[in-house]
Amino acid sequence: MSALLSLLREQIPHFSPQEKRLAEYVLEDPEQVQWLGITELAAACGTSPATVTRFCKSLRFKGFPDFKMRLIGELSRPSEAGTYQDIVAGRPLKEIVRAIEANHLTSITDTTRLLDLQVLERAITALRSARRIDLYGMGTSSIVAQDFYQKVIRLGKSCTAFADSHMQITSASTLNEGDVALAISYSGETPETIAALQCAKDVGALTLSLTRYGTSPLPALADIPLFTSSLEEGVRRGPMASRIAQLHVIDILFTGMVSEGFEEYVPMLEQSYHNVRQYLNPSGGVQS
Amino acid sequence: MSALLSLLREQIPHFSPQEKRLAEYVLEDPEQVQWLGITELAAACGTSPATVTRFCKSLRFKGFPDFKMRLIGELSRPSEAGTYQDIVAGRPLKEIVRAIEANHLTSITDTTRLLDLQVLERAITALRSARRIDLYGMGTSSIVAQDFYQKVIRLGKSCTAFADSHMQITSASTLNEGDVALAISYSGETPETIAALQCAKDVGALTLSLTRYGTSPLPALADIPLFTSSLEEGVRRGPMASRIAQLHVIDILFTGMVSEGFEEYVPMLEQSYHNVRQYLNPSGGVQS
DNA sequence: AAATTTTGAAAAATATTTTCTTTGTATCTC
DNA sequence: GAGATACAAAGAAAATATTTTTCAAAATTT
Repeated sequence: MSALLSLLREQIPHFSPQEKRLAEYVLEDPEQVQWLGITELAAACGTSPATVTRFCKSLRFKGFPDFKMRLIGELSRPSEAGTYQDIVAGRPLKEIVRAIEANHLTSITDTTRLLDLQVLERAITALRSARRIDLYGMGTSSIVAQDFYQKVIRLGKSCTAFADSHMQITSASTLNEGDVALAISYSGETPETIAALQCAKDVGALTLSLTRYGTSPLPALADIPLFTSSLEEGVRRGPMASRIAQLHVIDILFTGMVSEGFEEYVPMLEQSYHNVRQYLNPSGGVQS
Repeated sequence: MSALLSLLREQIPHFSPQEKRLAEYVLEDPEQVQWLGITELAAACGTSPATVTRFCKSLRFKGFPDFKMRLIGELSRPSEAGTYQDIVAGRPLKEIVRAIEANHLTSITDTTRLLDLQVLERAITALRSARRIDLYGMGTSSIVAQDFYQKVIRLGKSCTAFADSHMQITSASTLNEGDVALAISYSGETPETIAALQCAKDVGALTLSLTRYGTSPLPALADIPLFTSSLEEGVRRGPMASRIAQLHVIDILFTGMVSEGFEEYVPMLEQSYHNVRQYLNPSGGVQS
């Protein structure tokens, strides 16, 4: 099942009656939709065009044509690749390897396709010009925050990435205008992370979020919402593909920052790299 | 090259001057077209909307929207993993995104190809039957260790993943036979990580390593050496693809462990997932 | 009962296609 | 070879189709 259709199915419980009918109609026969205009689709679902546009917008598409475009994009893909594989009991190792590879590859390509370059550009500029960057995230998202932290620090930029949710809020409350807070959460619903970002917003910091695609509290709170693809993965069994997708976005943000400020940043990166080994191991060569 | 783009290129000789400009523009940057309306595309090619519709019709499409739809359909095939791309100064964001995507995809496919299923199987069995698991790694590899730690803990298995190299050795020295130590380092040459694994080996623990493919001190020390693909990446500027590859292997190890011990482990995973939200947020629903 | 959300009808805005006209080129006639 | 005719190419603008927004009514919740 494609990422978009999974999203649709997942979100059904959150939809209003008419939106639910739309989602069900699309899930029933997605191929069909590409031949329909907004008016025809509305008629087929016994609703109005207005509802269809709103439906598309609520899914964060630019409008009905954008929705249709993405849907076609996903449908016209060969079925095997790009389909999330669940991992179940006692399968041969070879199959597990293949399934995980497929999931990670799908996660990366889907996430890339979802990226909005304009929004990304804004995020990069914001991060680059931030006086200080705060990172929030719990569990696996905390790992991703740590990763970004390690990168940003090497640029000589103030940054925090506390694992402790109390410390995250404590840190958030010391932000000012000109500072940036980035909250990471796959679901976009982690209460601790929302609290920290809300606090950052209240004290006047610019807020960014990195969540799965769709509507959830975190992106609603963010000035600049960023998204990863929303896979139907067994989150309970460990969010693996989603974490890869988050790191993918992090890498793009970081590389974007470095690329924009190349002259300034690259010497710092090289320097930090050399200093680690030089100070730790004055005699030996350079390692990592 | 997709069928539509090939068609376009083939037909160029038969096109009128303005049509040729259109075809060349589309061939130049097909991705771009999806964001343009007929008027914008016409303007971009210095021609009129009327010419664009005629152009589409002459290619036997129903009109411009139909043309765009087919084009998008063909373009959204999964991106291909290719060769490693270096990321340099001031390149447009779009190219950065494409380069990072390519690197991550390559990293995953190459690493998968390098995996030796027999060795992997041994590693999984060792980890599963380990009384305790110690993880070592510095810098980015420490992040990967943390990630594995978070996963293993949920299986109810003893595990440590200290970031501090002194603590890693301290922990290593308390291992016994029947315990497993996994050392992670992209280069395989990080002195602190080598030291910790050496200590673990000396006290009788089974030693595993996860490094880039090739010969280096760490895999030489390991009873079971695991490898990621070895990319020519600017490690100084941040090991991004290599960390993705490491996580990829970690995911395979973890999933392998869970799959082998499905009956035992899955209830624990489910339980830990539910408990997090149940105890933190007794009233509300389940989130992550 | 008041406030909020959901919804559709209709108006407005936007996008695409068609019509009509101009322009330039090739072909024909004397 | 000059001029007339035919025809293809291309754009301006009108016509059409499509999508989005606005606004008011209905349903739902507080």
